[in-house]
Amino acid sequence: MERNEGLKMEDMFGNSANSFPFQSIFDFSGEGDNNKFPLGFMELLGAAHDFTSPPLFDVAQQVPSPLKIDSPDAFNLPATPNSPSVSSASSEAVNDEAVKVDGQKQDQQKNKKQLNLKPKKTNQKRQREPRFAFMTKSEVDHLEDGYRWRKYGQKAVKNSTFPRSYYRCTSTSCNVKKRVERSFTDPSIVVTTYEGQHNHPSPLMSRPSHGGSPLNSGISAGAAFGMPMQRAESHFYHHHHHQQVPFSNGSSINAGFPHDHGLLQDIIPSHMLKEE
DNA sequence: CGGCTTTGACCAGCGC
DNA sequence: GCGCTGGTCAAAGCCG
Repeated sequence: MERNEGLKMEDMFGNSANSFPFQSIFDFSGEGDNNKFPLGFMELLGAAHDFTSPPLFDVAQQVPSPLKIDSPDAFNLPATPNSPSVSSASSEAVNDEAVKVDGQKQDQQKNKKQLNLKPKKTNQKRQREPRFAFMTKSEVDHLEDGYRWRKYGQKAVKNSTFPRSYYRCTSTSCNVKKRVERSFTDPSIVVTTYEGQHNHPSPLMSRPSHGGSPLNSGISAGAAFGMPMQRAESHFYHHHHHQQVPFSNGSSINAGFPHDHGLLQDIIPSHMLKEE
């Protein structure tokens, strides 16, 4: 049983050195490059390759209003969760380069890391793939997102009683990784962080299963993005809203949705929403 | 038997 | 320089 009910956006990276104004990133004021939203997102995940499919845009339609991207990092904007499951997202696009040469850098990292355990130090700092994270209210840690993932590690993280799990896309040439952890403040919320871009179609998209056409399953859309797509049909239209989620570090994220229809309240205590 | 998970160990980056 | 923490590897075990 997998159930996701709410989504919110949050900045999981508020502590990182690359924190940036989330408001600017998730400003859905409705003007600007409407197309950037879906495309940027797809690019981020590598979904934009050659397998763009209608469902992707179908998803975009779920979004109340187009994203306005004013940040330089905008292109990696995680758009809104295409699915009801996705409650919030935050992009940690550090730089364009990371996106352009993602694969190469990944390989470099690997080589630097344990492929040669010898203390060969290079001066290169660890380059990170553009990342984005979102929170999902779910009972299960590992959300179905249309791609196949293999768990390669689990670590207890500081300031959290819940371990963080590390997953890697099982596709051989795909370097996408994701981390999954439960919110320390609300154990019912799963925080998923994607890193990298898929360079292949979702395996599940090509499968005629999942009860129905991809257009309706929600999985299809999410799959393209590599985002968790739980089949939450009934909540589908309920979970994207403008929301600011306060974090433990005191920061908050502005999901940028024009209005809040109250779904947020399902996930976030009303008092939290008022705090701004 | 292949694929996946678990888990301890290792390494790099960062702050003090 | 040292310790802490996050991230990854890889051997071992599990499961279908």
